[in-house]
Amino acid sequence: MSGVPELMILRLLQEREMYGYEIVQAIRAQTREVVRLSEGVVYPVLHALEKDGALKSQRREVGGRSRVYYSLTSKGVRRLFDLTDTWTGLAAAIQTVLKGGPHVRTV
Amino acid sequence: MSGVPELMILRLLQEREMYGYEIVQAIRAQTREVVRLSEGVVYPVLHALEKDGALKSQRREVGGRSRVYYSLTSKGVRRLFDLTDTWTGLAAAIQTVLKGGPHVRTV
DNA sequence: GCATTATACCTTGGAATGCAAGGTATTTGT
DNA sequence: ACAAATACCTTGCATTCCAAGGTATAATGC
Repeated sequence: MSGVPELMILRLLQEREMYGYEIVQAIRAQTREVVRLSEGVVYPVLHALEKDGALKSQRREVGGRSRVYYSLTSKGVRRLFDLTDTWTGLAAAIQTVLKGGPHVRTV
Repeated sequence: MSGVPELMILRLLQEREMYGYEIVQAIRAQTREVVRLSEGVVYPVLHALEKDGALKSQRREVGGRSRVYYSLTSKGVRRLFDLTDTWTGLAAAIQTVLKGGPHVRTV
């Protein structure tokens, strides 16, 4: 329903290309440990997104390390926009219910 | 991960006791159709919450209709507070990542 | 030199979640 | 009489998420 991991991953990759392990750390740091996605979540999502044509990957050797860098395709950008809209709408709707009070009338 | 249906149901029941079918309609109305939980989602959640002691139910006949009214127990209230905190934290964290910009430093 | 930690990739299996689809029965509206 | 709305419910699938495990190299600590 939420697809939060996918959304966060796409958003990070919009800024710059990154590799899996780096994404895991970045999400922990940026959310101050509130969101702690394990590698068991991130890698499958990356593979699914690439298979779907939303990401492209490129293996690269950096300082003796073998890394797989991912970047957004145009399809990935579209997907990011869609998910962002969905999330924003959902968050707003939930906020409405949480605040409660007078019920919305269908005028 | 999100547990959004459970949160919304608990929140509605905090205001007043309601029955399943009514909850389905209320969530659609209050979110202006953004969230459209089916009965296949709501009823199982209600049953699980009652089994867990977060809700208590009472069957009642109203205008020839047989309805099962649910209300929060003290355990349900606690659960609502917990889920609300979790959700608020999660929404804020995600918002941070979506806005992006300068990365948080662990200073 | 050796052990531990950190980096970096990955998969498997299962739990939980969410939902479409179906099913029953009654009442109301046309 | 028929359709729609009300009101309850379950089954079975798909997806999602994650803990746990597995491999291999590099850096760090002792």
